Amino acid sequence: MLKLSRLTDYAVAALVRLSAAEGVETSPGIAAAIGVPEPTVAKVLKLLAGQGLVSSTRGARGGYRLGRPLASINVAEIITAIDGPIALTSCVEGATGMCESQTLCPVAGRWDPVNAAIRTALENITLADMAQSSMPRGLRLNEVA
Amino acid sequence: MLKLSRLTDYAVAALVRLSAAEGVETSPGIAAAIGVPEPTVAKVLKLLAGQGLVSSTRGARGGYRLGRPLASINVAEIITAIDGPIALTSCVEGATGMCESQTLCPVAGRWDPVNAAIRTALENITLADMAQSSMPRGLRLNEVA
DNA sequence: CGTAATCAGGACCTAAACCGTCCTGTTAAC
DNA sequence: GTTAACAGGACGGTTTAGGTCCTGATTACG
Repeated sequence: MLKLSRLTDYAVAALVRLSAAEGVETSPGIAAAIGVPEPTVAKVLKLLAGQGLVSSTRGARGGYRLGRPLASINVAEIITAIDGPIALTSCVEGATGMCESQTLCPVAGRWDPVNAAIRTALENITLADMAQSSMPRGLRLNEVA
Repeated sequence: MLKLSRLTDYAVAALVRLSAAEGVETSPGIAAAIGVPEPTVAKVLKLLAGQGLVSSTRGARGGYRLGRPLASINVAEIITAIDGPIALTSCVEGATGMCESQTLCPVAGRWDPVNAAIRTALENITLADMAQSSMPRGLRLNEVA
């Protein structure tokens, strides 16, 4: 259904929350703030830390801190951090031998332009755009398209 | 993983095939042409027919015919026909009572601009664009973005 | 008029992916 | 030394999509 994973949703919530906190916040603290079970939030934060979107401090009184300002984080980065590279995974996945009927299949690498288009669209939306709940939809669209 | 369903892939293959056939072609015929099991192809074609992307003729010597030229069919239409409306289905799905912590959850309708951006990106790619296997990638991208 | 071919529409089952949890190890403050 | 927190991986339950099949309706052809 072209859906993104729920974890990505949590990631956005966590990042926005971290931005509001303006400092170090622990995983349990964030979990309580956004209303999501702690282990799940921890998992998301680990993934985000792996991509440098948040920086972590270990030990007591440690926690997570926003790696960059919201305006410089785009949606594509978050999705990539959580779900892996953005690709519509039809035949393109490098599945060896999966498509032995390549002579028949006329859809060889044809989704590539679609993938690219989606990627650029997502790269042009920053977390700062999503953070404003007022959401001036029509206006923002023209920036993207 | 932001992936689209495999059925959508089949749909594109079937439509391109129908365009090449330039006339009526049966469901088994298309299945053989694109190398996909017949029942699955039949399912896809029914979905496409429901949205008017292909027109069907029943009875013996019947079959499917392309509803419109490839250039006037965009990717968003196909995805919508197969997978339903394009929406990243986080909280937005109208799930009543699913998000009882709305006061906490700061991700209310925030994915809407993202959905819209993806939708417009997909609407700007036609099947004719996908049909050319040469795929001048960088050029086409600028048309979209 | 009957038979065969084809689409229409739904029900069903299997399989895979995701979500969420837990466990163990490492680091740093008190 | 103890406690609080992140790091990283492994595991099971649930959901969703993919694929198949069956029955009915429609039309060409003999």
